[in-house]
Parts: sequence; structure tokens; C-alpha cells
Amino acid sequence: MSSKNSETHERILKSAWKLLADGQSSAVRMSDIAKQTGISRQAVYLHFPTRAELLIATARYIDEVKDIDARLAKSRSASGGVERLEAFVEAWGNYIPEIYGAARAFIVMQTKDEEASAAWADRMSAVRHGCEAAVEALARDGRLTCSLSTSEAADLLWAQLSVENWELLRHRCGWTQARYIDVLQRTLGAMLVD
Amino acid sequence: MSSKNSETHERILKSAWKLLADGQSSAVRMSDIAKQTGISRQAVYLHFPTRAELLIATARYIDEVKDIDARLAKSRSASGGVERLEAFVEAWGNYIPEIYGAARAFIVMQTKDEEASAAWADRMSAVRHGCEAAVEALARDGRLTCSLSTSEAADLLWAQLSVENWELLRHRCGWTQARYIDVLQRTLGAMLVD
DNA sequence: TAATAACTTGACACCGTGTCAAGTTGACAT
DNA sequence: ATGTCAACTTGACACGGTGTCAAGTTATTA
Repeated sequence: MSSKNSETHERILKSAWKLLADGQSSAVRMSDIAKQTGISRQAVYLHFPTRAELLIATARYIDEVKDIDARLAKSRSASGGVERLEAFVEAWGNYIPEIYGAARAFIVMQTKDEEASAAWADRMSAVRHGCEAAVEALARDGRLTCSLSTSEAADLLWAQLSVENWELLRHRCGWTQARYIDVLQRTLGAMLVD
Repeated sequence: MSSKNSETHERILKSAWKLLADGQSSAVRMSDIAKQTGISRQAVYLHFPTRAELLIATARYIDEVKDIDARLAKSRSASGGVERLEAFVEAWGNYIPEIYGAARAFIVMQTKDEEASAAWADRMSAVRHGCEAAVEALARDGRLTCSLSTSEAADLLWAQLSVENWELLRHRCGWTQARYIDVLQRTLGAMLVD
């Protein structure tokens, strides 16, 4: 599966990342990635069996390089539940733009590829756990809205922080990233706190 | 464009609707629609030039049969801003499941087909206008949260009522339709009112 | 100098969309 | 009855994208 010790493996991942990032998304065919890497299309298949697996590997690679775990961990250290919620929204909300290109490709592929769907669900469940932790911190402080169960609140927070919602507000509504963060922090506060 | 006076035109639309509705979504190829209608694949092309246009026509057909305009109009007659918001959330929120199959196909197609993208944006802008009207009614009553501009509030309401958000909460989180409506009414109240 | 890994070239199967040409069938008109 | 027109059928094919296969190159390494 992995190895082929050469650095070509990583160069392919970087190419895919680049194309997805500055991507008009739609494209990013195997041949595009090969061309960007400077190798033949078939050579890509020597490293990744399918397009789906290449994209999954790319997502993992981005997470590794950008170190999302560390970012989210930082938000976990906030003292109070409310501060923690704000820190979490900021940490994840500011990460979305960095992965958006890849995320878009996944969301599309989800409808076709079983495995890609599972891979995407898997990474989203990591965010979901962060949401649960933030909501529980809120509940410990006795500040969680009484009208919501903790799981409902976590679901809601998770949906709010979805890539789809970010896309709607930033692209369809033309919000700036700063406004997105600011408004989400405030409205999630209104929704979940007290 | 239209006519070919026969009823085949409508039978094709009904077939497409049926397949999209009980759809495992992914499929719904031209050949599926032809088979469902009991005609040849080529006959479908005699009525609709492309798959995109057929799906657009299907969406229009569904709207016509289900009469979404009348449903939304009813919500417009509510007296106070708060009641109106609740009625709007209920009217649109309960319409989503009826169009979900078609909506999913559109969301996927958006990434490939320019025309489909425009068609979908067009129907979503109708919802957007409903959101604006509801927010303005709220503002007239002096009940709109001071921390949001009317356009921000409308954007937020619109994103909240998006098919994507419905999909996340109903399918990924396993909410019931009743809970979806109930929670959205309450949280949108908390977000936008007072 | 021979073997091996990494890669290249070029062909091909498969699928779904959309196009084209020729043929069938039934209704309606003269 | 004959012709013609519209709706539909059958079957072929081009195109773009994925994934497979086979044979050839090239550089390293033993």
C-alpha cells in the first residue's frame, strides 16, 4: 500500500493538495495530478490504487502538515465553558479555509464512493468529538441552555461548524472569514449558552 | 423546447421524480429514467436535451405539484414577527423532505453543470427572499437582535434552513423531522429574536 | 553484468452522456 | 388506399474520465 520508498509519493500528495487548494475544484483528474507532479498518469496508479484513496491520503497529509490536532487541543485548555466554546469555534472555523478544496472534493465523492464517504465521515467525527467536549464543558459550568440535551447541542454545534455551512456563508453570502468567526461565536453563544 | 403535445413529457418527469425521491440518489441515469417510463433512452432526449435540463424541469414540476408558493404564502400571513418566523421555518422545513431527492441531485450537479448551478441558485434565492421578509417582520416589531444586521440575520436564517443543514441533522445526526422543526424554531428564536 | 525498482508509452475495457441515421407505427387528411 | 407527419425504436458511435495491462526504458545496486 504505502512505501515505494521514493519521495514521489509525497510529491503526488503535494500536487493533489495544490490543485485542490487553488482548484476550480471540479477538475482535479488523475491526469491533472500527474501533470502537476511531472510524471505519467500511470505512475500515479503505482502509488495510489484509486482516485478515492489518493484523495483520502491527501486529506491525511494536509491534517498532518497543518497539525489540526494541536490546534484543537489548544482550544481544549480554555478555562471556562464559554471561553472554550469560543476558542473551539475559532480554531476549527479558521482551519476550514485551509482544507476547503479537499473537503469539497470529498463531499462530491461521497455520493459515488463508499470508501471516500467513510473516510470523510471519520474525519468529521473528530470534529464531532470536539463539539461534544465543548458542550460538556458548558454543561459542567451549568451554562448549557436547559431546552437542549447535550447531544442535541453537540449536533447543532457540529452542523453549524460544518464545511457546508461555512461554504454557504462565505461563498454564497459573501461573508468575510472574520465575520464568519465573529457571527458564529455570538450566535452559537445565543443558541447554546444560558 | 416544451410541447410534443403528448403526455410522455409528463410521464418522464414523474419517473425522474420517483427515482430521485426513493432514490439511493447516486444513480438516476438517463437510462434509469427511460426504463422507469417504459420508453427508450433516446426518446427521453426527444423531450429534454440534457440531463441537467431534465432535472431542472423535474424540480419545477415538483414545485408546481406541491405548490410551495402557496405554502410559503401562508406563513407570510402570520401577524407578529416571531409567529411569522416560526411559521416560515415550519413551512419550508417540512417542504425539504419532499424535494430532498431532487435537491441532492442538484447539489451534486452544481459542481459540474453551470446551468444546473444557476437553476438551483435561482430556487434557493426564492427561499432567501422568504428569509429576508421574515427578518424584516421581526425588525418591524423591534424584536431583531441588535447585534445582527438584517442582511446578516437573513443569511444566517437561510443557511440554517438550507437543504445541506437539514441533511446533516436528519441523516448524519439521525434527528426526526419533528425534532428538526422544533429545535430549529427554538434555536433560531434564540439567535435572531430580542 | 545481471537483476530490480521506478517509471514511461501506448493500448484497451468500462461507463455514462450526448449525437446521428435509418426504420417502425399509428393517426389523420385527401 | 395512399401519403405524410409526429412519436418512438434500434443500433451505432464519439467523447471524457477511470482503471488495467503489457512491454520497454533507465538508474542503482549487488
